[in-house]
Amino acid sequence: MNVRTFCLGALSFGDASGYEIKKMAEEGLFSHFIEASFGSIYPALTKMTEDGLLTCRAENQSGKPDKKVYSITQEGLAEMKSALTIFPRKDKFKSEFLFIMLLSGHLDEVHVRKVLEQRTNEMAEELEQIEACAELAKNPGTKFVNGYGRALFNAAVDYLHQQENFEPGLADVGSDEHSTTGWHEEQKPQAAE
Amino acid sequence: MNVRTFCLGALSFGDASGYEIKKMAEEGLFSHFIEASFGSIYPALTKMTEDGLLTCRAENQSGKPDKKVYSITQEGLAEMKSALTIFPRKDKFKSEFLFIMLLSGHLDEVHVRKVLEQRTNEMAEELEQIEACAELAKNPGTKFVNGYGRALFNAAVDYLHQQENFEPGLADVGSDEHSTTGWHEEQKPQAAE
DNA sequence: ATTTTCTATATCAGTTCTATATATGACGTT
DNA sequence: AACGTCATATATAGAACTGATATAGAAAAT
Repeated sequence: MNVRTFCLGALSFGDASGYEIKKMAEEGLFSHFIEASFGSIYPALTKMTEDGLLTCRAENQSGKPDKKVYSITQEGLAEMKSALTIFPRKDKFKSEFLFIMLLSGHLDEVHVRKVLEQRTNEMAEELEQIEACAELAKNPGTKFVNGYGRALFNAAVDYLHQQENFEPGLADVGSDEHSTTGWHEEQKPQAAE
Repeated sequence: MNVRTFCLGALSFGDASGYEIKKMAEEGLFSHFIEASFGSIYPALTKMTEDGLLTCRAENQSGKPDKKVYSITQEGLAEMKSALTIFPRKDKFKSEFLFIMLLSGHLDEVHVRKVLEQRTNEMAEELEQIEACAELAKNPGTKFVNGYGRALFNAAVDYLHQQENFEPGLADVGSDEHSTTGWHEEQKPQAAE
């Protein structure tokens, strides 16, 4: 799924400007599984307007730059439906936090503990934000994704609280330093061939 | 965090080729929160070898292309530590699946149900894969991330099972079609000004 | 009074992804 | 026996996207 489809989906909920679409990706009901930057949103909106998938009207605002409000057309709705009638690929989850925790044995213990504590607080806050959105989810689709978010963030916060006393370290007693990954053990280079 | 840091981290567990690093990002203990493609890994390894962060030896393999096995140097380890001694930014989670579910009211009901069913099965399989890795996690870091993965995937699979009978629809009875997003309600365009 | 934050659009360099090309061995299958 | 497909292994071009920056006035905070 690309930025075009995201913008079409966002506009299917109602007219919006590029700035507002960006905010939808940052806050609100589906901020937790969408990413998009101005650098991709603005060109996409311009291109799609040229292609007839959107219409654009400039709303004059005294002082501020004109707000360009986009509406989705019938062609846009059709394109959106066709782009979403697929079997979705695997979710993409990238976590700097988990990478730091993974390699915490190489890092300063005090820093790791601070990172863990901060992340626990951040996640708890985000969970609250999602829960605050729950009542705004009124149709089956929005309810589903809000419920999914609550379930996942709840699990994450629970786990982080359980790990409050985490202690980094390179390996368990009696373990070889280089046998802790579990990756493709069967393919590990044999010493002699 | 960029591909460079990912490669350094991967190589801190032991020597590997570009192909093997890619597999670490696809399978194994930390496949669930790392993404990286050949198109970024190979150039990164070449560049870092030039920069003295890695060393490279070519392993001749009859028939197959030579395997370039990389080792991390002291400089590489230092760069890794400095790159990881930060406060991590927000996790990035992108889900085509949730976007389809969000807009399921616009889509074919039969298709949506198939998507939901397939995803439930896929997630259950992935959970099993993570659980199978659990015993291979031997140091605090790997245990932490494996536990986190299990907690999250467990929650996701539970939620998906609860939603087996999901029925897509555009809005609840009595709801205005355009009032279901909950985004910036306070800024919604006033009809007249 | 001054700084910061928010609204709002826009662009660009750098980064990363997707898809493809190459080459070979192993394995199944028609 | 020929064929397709899968796994190993490296590499790259082009598309897509991000992150940072620029501009500029209003509002809020200090």
